[in-house]
Amino acid sequence: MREIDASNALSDRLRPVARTSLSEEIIAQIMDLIQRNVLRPGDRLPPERELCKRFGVGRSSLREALRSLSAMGVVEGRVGEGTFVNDNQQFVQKALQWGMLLDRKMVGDLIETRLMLESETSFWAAQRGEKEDLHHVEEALARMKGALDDSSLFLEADLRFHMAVARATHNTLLVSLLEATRGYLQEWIERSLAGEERSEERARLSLEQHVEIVSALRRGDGTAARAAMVEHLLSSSLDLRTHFPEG
Amino acid sequence: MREIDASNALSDRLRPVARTSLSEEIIAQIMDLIQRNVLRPGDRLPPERELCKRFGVGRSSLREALRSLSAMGVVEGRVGEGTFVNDNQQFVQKALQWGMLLDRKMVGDLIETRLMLESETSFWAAQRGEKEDLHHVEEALARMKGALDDSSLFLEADLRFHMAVARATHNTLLVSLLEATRGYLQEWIERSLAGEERSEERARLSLEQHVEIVSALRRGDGTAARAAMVEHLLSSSLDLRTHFPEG
DNA sequence: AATAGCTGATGGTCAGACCAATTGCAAATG
DNA sequence: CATTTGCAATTGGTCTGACCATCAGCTATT
Repeated sequence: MREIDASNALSDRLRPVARTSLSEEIIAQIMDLIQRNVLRPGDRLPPERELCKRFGVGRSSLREALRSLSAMGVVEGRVGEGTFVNDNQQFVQKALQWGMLLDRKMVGDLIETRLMLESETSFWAAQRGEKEDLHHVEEALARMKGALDDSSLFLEADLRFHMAVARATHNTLLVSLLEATRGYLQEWIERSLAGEERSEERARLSLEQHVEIVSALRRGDGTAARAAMVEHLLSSSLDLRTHFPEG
Repeated sequence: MREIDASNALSDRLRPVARTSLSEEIIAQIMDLIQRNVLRPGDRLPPERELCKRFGVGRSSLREALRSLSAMGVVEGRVGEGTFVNDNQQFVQKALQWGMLLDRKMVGDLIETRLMLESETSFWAAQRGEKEDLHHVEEALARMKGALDDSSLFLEADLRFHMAVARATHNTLLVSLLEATRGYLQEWIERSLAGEERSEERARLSLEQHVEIVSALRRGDGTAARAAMVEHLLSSSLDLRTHFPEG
């Protein structure tokens, strides 16, 4: 009888059979329903006890599936009401959130990565941004202009601006990455720049740079948009760097 | 009796109390143990029945927690053996995987994002790469050199090269993003370039470009490394683009 | 008409049972 | 003695039925 040896060429083709557990299967099915838009955000799933019958599984298996989906933010259970499909599928954010629980260093990595991305972001926003996207960017710019004397409000508008630019790329992942970082940073930035001298002066400079970006975006000039964004990022990160605890 | 009005300033301070469920609590605790390195990758958790006693919860709650961790790739259960902490915390990969199940468009976004990142990646690899990191990169280069006549082997070495560069940045997130995309793309790339004319010629060109990158990395010249990488990416993506189904 | 209280539905949790895969040891085998 | 076979314990996977807490909607009270 021929033995199957580990070094046999055949063994490379013997993939471990997919012993998918019941809950994994249920997860996949529900995911599929959401992806095919049969289940829409906000929809209520049938009660657990009924889903059990429909899937033909016990309640434990079903609940383990729903729990996993809930932990990933796909779905949300409310006692006495039911289980609902979450409105915003903040997958990447959730994952990065968990990841940062697991590995503190990831915060720094995320910030760094965002800086890498944001310049390219504005390039693609210029190439791809629709009229409506650009409108949102300009709206944010207007907010900034009207908040030159209120540091907190100005920073909020600033955040809106960058998020609007990201959305203009029509790249979901970029938006997610940006949202994930900015959320963490925003509060810290605000604290750092609050009660600063020359905060209005800084705001004016920042506004000028943003005007430049918008101008490039409006012309659809990706290269110029990128350049303007890089200049802005460099100057603002210099500002912030003076507040870093170390390094 | 004073009513609490929604527009009252007080209401802003009334945060909804965190009604964290048992399994969420368990998840947090286990995550914490992993982060504090009390639980190391490869370690085996105590049996479920014992964890129940230790946490003072029923088995369902415990299992819902373990299932969630398993779905996120933090932990892996093997029947008859136990539950183990996963070696590679492939958080981001898992998340993106799920995300792509949910939203097909994400695949494209991921590819695009990777292209944005990889040039910057080589910049930071040059700045930060340790001797050992560089060694791995050169190892991959040697493999490529030895596989000029085997398209499949060459592409595998190529993948190794880029992953090694990513790792040299010491930025976990970058590595994760790269791994997540390349895994999906690799098979397709291989199929596309297999049975091509001039495949060895293309390999030679690719090799030259990689040599250029390594040379810049060795000099610690980030700017040159980025330039070399951009050139490589542009030329190779041109090659691939001719094989795209559309656009 | 407004309120208080009841009732049923629903997610959250528990306990106990059985199954299937795996391991390790002991017995059987050569 | 070395090898194989087979049994028993362990462990994750699943099912069932039960109870609790919470919420929505209806009903009865005021």
